Amino acid sequence: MSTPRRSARAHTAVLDAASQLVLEHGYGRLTVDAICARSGVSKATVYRWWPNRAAIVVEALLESVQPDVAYPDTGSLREDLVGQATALARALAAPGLGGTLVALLGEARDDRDLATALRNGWQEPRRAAGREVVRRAVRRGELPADVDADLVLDGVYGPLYLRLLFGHAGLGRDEVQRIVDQVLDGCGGGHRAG
Amino acid sequence: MSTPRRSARAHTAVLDAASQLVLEHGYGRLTVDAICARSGVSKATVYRWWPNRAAIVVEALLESVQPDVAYPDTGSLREDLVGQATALARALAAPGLGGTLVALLGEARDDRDLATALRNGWQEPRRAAGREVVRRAVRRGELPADVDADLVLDGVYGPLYLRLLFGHAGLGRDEVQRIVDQVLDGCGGGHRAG
Amino acid sequence: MSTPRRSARAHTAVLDAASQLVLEHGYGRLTVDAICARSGVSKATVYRWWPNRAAIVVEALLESVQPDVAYPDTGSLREDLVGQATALARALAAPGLGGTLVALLGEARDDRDLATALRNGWQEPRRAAGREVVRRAVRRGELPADVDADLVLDGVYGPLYLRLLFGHAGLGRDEVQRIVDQVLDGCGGGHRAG
Amino acid sequence: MSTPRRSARAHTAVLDAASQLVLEHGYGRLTVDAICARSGVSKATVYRWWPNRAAIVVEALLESVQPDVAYPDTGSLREDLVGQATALARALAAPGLGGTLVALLGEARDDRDLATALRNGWQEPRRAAGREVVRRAVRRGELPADVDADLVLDGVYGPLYLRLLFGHAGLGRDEVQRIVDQVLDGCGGGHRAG
DNA sequence: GGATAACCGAGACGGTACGTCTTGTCTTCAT
DNA sequence: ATGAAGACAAGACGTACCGTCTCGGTTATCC
Repeated sequence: MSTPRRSARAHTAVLDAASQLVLEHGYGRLTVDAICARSGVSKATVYRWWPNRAAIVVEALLESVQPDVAYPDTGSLREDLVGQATALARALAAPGLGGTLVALLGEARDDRDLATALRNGWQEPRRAAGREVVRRAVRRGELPADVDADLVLDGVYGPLYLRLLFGHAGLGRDEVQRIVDQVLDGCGGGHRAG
Repeated sequence: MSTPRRSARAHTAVLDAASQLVLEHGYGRLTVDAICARSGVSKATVYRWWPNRAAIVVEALLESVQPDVAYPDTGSLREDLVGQATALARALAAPGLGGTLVALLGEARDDRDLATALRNGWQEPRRAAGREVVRRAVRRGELPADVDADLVLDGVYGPLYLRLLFGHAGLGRDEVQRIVDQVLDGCGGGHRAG
Repeated sequence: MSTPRRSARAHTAVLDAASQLVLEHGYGRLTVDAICARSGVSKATVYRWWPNRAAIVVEALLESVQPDVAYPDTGSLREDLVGQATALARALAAPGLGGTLVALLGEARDDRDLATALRNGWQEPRRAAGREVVRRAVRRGELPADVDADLVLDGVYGPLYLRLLFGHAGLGRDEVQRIVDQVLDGCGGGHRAG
Repeated sequence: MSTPRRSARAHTAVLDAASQLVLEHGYGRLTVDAICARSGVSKATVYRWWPNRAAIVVEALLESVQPDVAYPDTGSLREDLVGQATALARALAAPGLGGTLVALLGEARDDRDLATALRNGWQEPRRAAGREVVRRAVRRGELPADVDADLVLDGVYGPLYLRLLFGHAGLGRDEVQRIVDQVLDGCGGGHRAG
């Protein structure tokens, strides 16, 4: 019962190559063969550790983006939300990430593992952090105790992803602010109370 | 200037076949060859009229779904929004549509024509109808005159699409109601005023 | 029920490329990919018309070698046999053919179609011609009427192939003559009787 | 000068596994990995002692078949030859051996070591024994003193291998007898003299 | 109402990526 | 310091789908 001793070199080379290639040509034009060529890792090895192209990309994506979407703790719910959501919007607007994420979400409809990876690896950590932010605000009295944190978060991030999907409106700090204001007003935490 | 004498038979046969095949196997497993086989239309003909698989599917999708997402006119903004959004949520939750739409949105990142088709053919008509509903509500005094209709609509549909994407929460009538309530409270049209 | 209209260009390009590559690198190093690259024909097309590498090579081989192994008609059985067998020996000793044939015969053990192709396409035509030569000799009185033509032919070609297989002896005109002499002496058609 | 302390266990396990697998699936489907799996010997060890698949198989083949093709000494050349050749024909007709041998001979065109191994390990011992048999016959006066032993042997074994290669005729005792008769008649040792 | 295009179906084609397989080398770990 | 386990690079395999193309055959206008 020996743990497979996967080669760290090959592993990171694949993820790096995938990240680069997605940036250069977009997810749609990403090819496992190209990843192999760029990384110097053989196809057999790639397929030993990942079931398909999407799995490689989620792993690369989660690894690279994880750190830089932490919530600030400004003492004001409004500021916290606007800060994080603006950072997220900026990240998603960058050439590689937004498009890749949407494409992955599209594929995830036919790929249960991918869907799980995205929910657990991308969505859930952010959401957990968001719930904590909301809880802090409740403790500070900015929101009523019976507020539904998930509804608040959906209210903020929903419009953000919607605009990412259809691209029908911008996502600068101003737009994000107005979204957050509308949500906070709607759930009893009007920003004037900040 | 000769009008292309596009064969109506071939045209609808292709769209029908595409719809069926998407329902049966999902968009991801849809193949132009399969569409040809099912419809009895040749590849040459298919490619004469559509540039690629996605274009066929958007057309089939827009044609089939267009009618059944009209807004009711109940005299109450809240009722109108809840009614339409619930219907939309139900449609998107059905096996074929939701997945297909997300997949198409994913591909649209690399396909400007597809993106345009989705925005103009799917998003914009619904949004125009939605703006009209909001305008009616303003006329009735349910909302302040300076309300930003698009922000309201993003507030309602954003969470809906977000849950479609990640599947982290349900989309029954109750959930939709709570979403709509939060938005209306947030933009000065509290539902108590309904 | 339309006959598949295979492209003559692609067909001959594949056979030519296969012949060249076998000559250059030997059958053992022959690759379908290389045939495709050399011929400019796609893999799909190659596999549409041939089940595997061996089938391509037999066809190329049969087509190219067929003509130049006809029997002479010298009026003497001994001369006819020596002439043809020497020509065959020379052909088999050439870089490509002998090795390829042996390799194909090896693979034919696991490939019934290949075995049939070799028997019907290579062995049988030669053998039929050989039987005719023997029959002529019987008519001329060089051999008794009850001679077993196949046994005679095996007696001539058996040693020839054996030396091809193990390479333990040469196959010049002299060696072939001595083989033929021994066979004819053995079957009642001693060459002194010629 | 350190004697490689070749593990007897590993060595015989590999040869046994190779023999079994050839019998079960044929040489064409034999895999080094399968030999390792079956024998419990690691690939590193296998490749330490044999350069490739063919080398393993020749060794296994030579070891297993060597004993049972000895020449009888009946006092009659004809009987000796018919006896040995019939035994050989039976051995070659068995599922594993004939096919394997032909396949190896095919590969030997590209593998000088393999060719040498087959000639020295398979062909030459048999031929040496055969020459001795012929020499005995000369001593007994069954054949003229100037007979070419190799030509006689090629006359007997040539047709045998030819039929093995193309499978165009049977190889029972009767057929072998007629082959031997023809050869002996042809080289001055008519079987009536037996 | 016969000519003449554009259309149609069928399906072969070059191309490209897929995911699998086997080879022979190299590394790691346990003995 | 040997050998089993097995990861690795290389690269061929045979399959699938794409989008283009060439075929004949069939409409369906326009003279």
